[in-house]
Amino acid sequence: MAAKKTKPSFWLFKSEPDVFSIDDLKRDRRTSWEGVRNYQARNLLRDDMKVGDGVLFYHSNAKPLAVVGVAKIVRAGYPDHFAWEPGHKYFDPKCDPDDPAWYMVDVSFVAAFDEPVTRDAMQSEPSLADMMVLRRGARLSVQPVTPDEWRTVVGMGLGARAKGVLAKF
DNA sequence: GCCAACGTTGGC
DNA sequence: GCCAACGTTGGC
Repeated sequence: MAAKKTKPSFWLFKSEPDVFSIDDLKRDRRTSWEGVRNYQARNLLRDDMKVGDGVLFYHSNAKPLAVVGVAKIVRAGYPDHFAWEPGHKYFDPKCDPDDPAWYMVDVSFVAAFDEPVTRDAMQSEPSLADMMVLRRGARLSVQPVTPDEWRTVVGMGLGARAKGVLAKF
């Protein structure tokens, strides 16, 4: 008998589409998620995200504000080496390679929504009332999503295609 | 462009 | 260790 699969967790990653959009992820298929410089988010990246977890890809500072697709964690947390590359935009002079302060994960593309699930639509959906991204002042750039929220948003974004995508997790 | 909500910094 | 000042995020 195969080892029992541990249950996946689910996350929401914010990205400004001018910087890196779901289309960029679709093109690249896989990317590293470096540059997160917040300790709470760091702890999630370092301690809580595992291979196989699901990611809602959210466009922030955009029109429309929306979850635009789904990605998957394909490498768990590892040190964000850009923090100790002088000249890199994510260089952090206080960072010691022997005691890494910042972490990153790798994600791969799973699906783009045909119709983005807009912030407005999520705000109108009662079952998403507690979703962190909808809360005022929720600035965390990577944040946890409950399994129910995950299923709801993926269902809203993919319709008939949702079942097949949900089955990947 | 505005500004509320945070997180960080640094003087004391 | 407090807290004011400052910088950033990100919705509106």
